[in-house]
Amino acid sequence: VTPQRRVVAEVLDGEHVHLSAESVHLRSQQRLPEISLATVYNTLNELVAMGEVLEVSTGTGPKRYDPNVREHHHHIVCTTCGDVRDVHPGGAGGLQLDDADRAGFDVERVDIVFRGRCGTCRARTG
Amino acid sequence: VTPQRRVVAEVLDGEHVHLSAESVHLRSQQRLPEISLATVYNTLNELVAMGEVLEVSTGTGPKRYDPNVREHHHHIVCTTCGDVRDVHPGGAGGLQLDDADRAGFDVERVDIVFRGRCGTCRARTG
DNA sequence: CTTATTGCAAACCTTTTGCAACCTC
DNA sequence: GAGGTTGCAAAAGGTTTGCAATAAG
Repeated sequence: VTPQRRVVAEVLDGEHVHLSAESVHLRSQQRLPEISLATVYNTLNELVAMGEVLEVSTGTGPKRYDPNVREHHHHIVCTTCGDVRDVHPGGAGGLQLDDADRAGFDVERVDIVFRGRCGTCRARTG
Repeated sequence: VTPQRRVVAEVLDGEHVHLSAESVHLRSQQRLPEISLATVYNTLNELVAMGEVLEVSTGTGPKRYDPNVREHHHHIVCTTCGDVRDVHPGGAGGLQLDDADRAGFDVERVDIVFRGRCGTCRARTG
């Protein structure tokens, strides 16, 4: 645990709107001016590998990093600015949002993505 | 409608596993050797803008292009090789896959992403 | 002294862009 | 020829990597 890692973890923690690596870098520099973007990326990747942080890809632009791994939730992404917020699964299998969660968004589509390893990749590496 | 555009559309059509721009380029070159990657990207973007093709981002690696815009469906992505296949919403709001759709995948997680414009962006540009 | 981590710069991959040559009408 | 389309090469993000210098145990 180095000052750099502590700062990155602190910056991320308690964020409601999820930050990009660059935003994390900017905020980290306010507390530790010499921290480099490479270190921010390295640390974010370690946090993701450790399961402490979730990577959220917006489809356009940089990935966002979500510190909320405790509560199961989903995301709403702005197709214009790329902002990402948490939403909580509601009725109808979580495909409906209540007004509070919609947070002023005009929802245009819902994508469900199942992730896992295909048979070929499982066979290859166990 | 140019030969290049026809070839890109043909290559994409009827694909069950969704192709990346590079794969589309490779296959297009088999029919039209001089076609450039830039033209493939331009054409894919036009098809997406026209609503003829869906962009699917895998979270890692290049985007995939899905020619099936008629039937509402979702996707299963291999976290190792990035392959994308279609799946059809089943029971429980589409969050459960039947065996045929699982296609040998070992499903590790399900992400739901709502997309739309946030209030701020809507206010800005109407 | 050994090992891990940092910062920098360069590389990387994917996608977009500028522009001159080229069709098509 | 006027306009849109192509191919090339260069640029533009976003992210990773090689490596020497540094900090930590």
